[in-house]
Amino acid sequence: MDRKIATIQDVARSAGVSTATVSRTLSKPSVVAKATREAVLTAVAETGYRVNATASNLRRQRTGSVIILLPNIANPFFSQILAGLSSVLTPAQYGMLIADTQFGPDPEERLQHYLTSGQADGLILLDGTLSPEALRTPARPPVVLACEWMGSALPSVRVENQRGAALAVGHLAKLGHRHIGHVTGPRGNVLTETRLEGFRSALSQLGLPMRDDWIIEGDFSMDSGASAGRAWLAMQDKPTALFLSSDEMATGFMGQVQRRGVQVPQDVSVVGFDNIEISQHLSPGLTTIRQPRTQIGVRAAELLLDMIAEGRIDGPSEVIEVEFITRGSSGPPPAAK
Amino acid sequence: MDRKIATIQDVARSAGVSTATVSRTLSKPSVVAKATREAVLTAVAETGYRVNATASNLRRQRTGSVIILLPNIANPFFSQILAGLSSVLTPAQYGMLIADTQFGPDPEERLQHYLTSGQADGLILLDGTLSPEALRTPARPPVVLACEWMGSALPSVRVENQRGAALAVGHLAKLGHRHIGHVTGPRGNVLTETRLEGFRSALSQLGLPMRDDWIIEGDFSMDSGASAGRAWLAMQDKPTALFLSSDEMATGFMGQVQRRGVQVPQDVSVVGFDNIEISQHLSPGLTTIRQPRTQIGVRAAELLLDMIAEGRIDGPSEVIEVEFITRGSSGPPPAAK
DNA sequence: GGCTCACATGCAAACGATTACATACGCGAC
DNA sequence: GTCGCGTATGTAATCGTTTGCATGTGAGCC
Repeated sequence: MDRKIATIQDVARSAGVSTATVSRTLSKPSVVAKATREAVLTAVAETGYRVNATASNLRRQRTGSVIILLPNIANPFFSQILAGLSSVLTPAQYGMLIADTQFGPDPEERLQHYLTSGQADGLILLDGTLSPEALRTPARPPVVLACEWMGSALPSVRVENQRGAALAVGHLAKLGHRHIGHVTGPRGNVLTETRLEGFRSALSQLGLPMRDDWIIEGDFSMDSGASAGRAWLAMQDKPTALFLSSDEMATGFMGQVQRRGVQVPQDVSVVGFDNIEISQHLSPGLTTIRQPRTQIGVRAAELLLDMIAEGRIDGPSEVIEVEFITRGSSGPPPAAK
Repeated sequence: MDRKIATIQDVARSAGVSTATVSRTLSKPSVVAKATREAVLTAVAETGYRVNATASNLRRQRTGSVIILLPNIANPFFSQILAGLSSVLTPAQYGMLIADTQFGPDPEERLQHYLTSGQADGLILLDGTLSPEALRTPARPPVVLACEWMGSALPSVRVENQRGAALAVGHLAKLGHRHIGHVTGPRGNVLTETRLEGFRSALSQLGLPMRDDWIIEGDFSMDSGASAGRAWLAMQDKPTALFLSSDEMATGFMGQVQRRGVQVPQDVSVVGFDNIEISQHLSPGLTTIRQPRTQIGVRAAELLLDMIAEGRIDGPSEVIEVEFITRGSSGPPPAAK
């Protein structure tokens, strides 16, 4: 009807009651008499009234949204976690405010900003490179870390990264490989270090050699996997199997060496980490460690909502299991060596 | 210092001025005397004051955020657009509220809700299956469509989908293919229909046969590409080349047929659409149509910000060019036919 | 009939900022 | 000395809800 949007005042006037009654009808219908309730609802329908979220939030001292701070929204790894988050937050009527640390200035500054700006009822942190120092802020909202984070006691959802790496090495060792290399993520990233550590300790436990020139630094991207492929091709003394710290790198690696005529797994075995969608569609399929990314998001969101509901800024942590998935990209080492 | 967060009142008291002066110091520093300004800034620093965005928004009748409505946040296609949006919105101090239509109930209802709830200063629509009917709401915020949308005059950012399909067909025809099939997206999706239409008209313009049993319905996913692969393998009379409406489907297709010993492009040529990251890392690399997804996001965000700034709910539309990229997955048809 | 009690509703004060308008001051011009 | 004007600041209304408290009404009980 109107050009302007109706306010609670308009509804109250139209229903012949006070704004308090309208508000109550909408939030706690049980306390208003049936006749009044119906009158109000009719008025709401007639005026096309919608509560103004900003005003409501101001009064209720909440915001109805949580901030997700992540390093790169275009990365499928994160977007799957986002999907998990969304599946919990949306039905709970929370908005997801996404902040990509790669745009805008100093990420630490951004984190600090969101913690103090009161723009959100909670924060989920997916960027493992930020320092936990910022979280010492007083009067901050609850935070859940959904990524490895060194020695932090904050509520978090973690994945068995170290065990995952050990599974990969164990699998290759069982197939008969004794020369196993590793392609890491970017140095400094906690995922990188944890998986590298898992790789190292598994090798030493199995009594296998750990050679520094078989450790190649990547950055989780397909491109860096392809670079690792070139590096491997150029090696004099090649490992017969590689464990790569992400499926994307494994994909890039396989593509690169296959284009140079190398056969997987006859000439080299490849194991990834993540089980991204493409892993099963490659030829051969990629042997990998599945980490349930959607699940990570779901649990992180649930943890955060619990904390918000209880008004606490601490809470439990949770570890999510990984699962080993065998596909065609791993096999026995080449006989001739 | 304090347990509670400081308000503008606290700052005013601490600086010995009124709240109006504090507010002015922060928003229009030029109108306050230098001495006062410094006193206020000191007080701000001491109290750790941050403006309460909710209160500010209520008063200023804005929200400082825009809503992005999309069908599936985990889809890399959308997350790349999101990255583009983020790169514009974040520096402009706008928050991105992401709403995934696959969660929660009726998507149309959701759209309607966001249009009227006043939770955002603008809306960007990435879901091509929603009906434009909902946009007839009075007093709604500006909207930009960042997807094809049938016959709508709303501000939008589109991609030359039809021309893209024509480029693919033209390329295959030039290589000598006369039997060309197509794997579509889900029926009803506008991208699907537009590309299919482009495919159809290109074939007829080149005088090539268009066979209904060579049109396979997919849903843009790798899985559906793999299904299409199985369907192709089972065909009596196979097309020698396929144009698939997404790179993901092309990836699934190639993986599937390769695992059954089919050689690409010797036995079948494959052309995709999108140029996702993996396309260049496959073996062989995937011939495809590049659509600059980041660019789509960037332009959509810019268009929306312009509209918000000018307080208009209409604005220009824009078409973004596609580019043909030749890689190894397409070649001449098999000689024996 | 007066008392209590429960229930339904209204009144009005928050929530924390922004901003139109009013006021105060100082200074130069007449 | 008064007037006028520009500059700097304060006062208070306002944005649209929510909610503690007060009020009103009628029923039930002694």
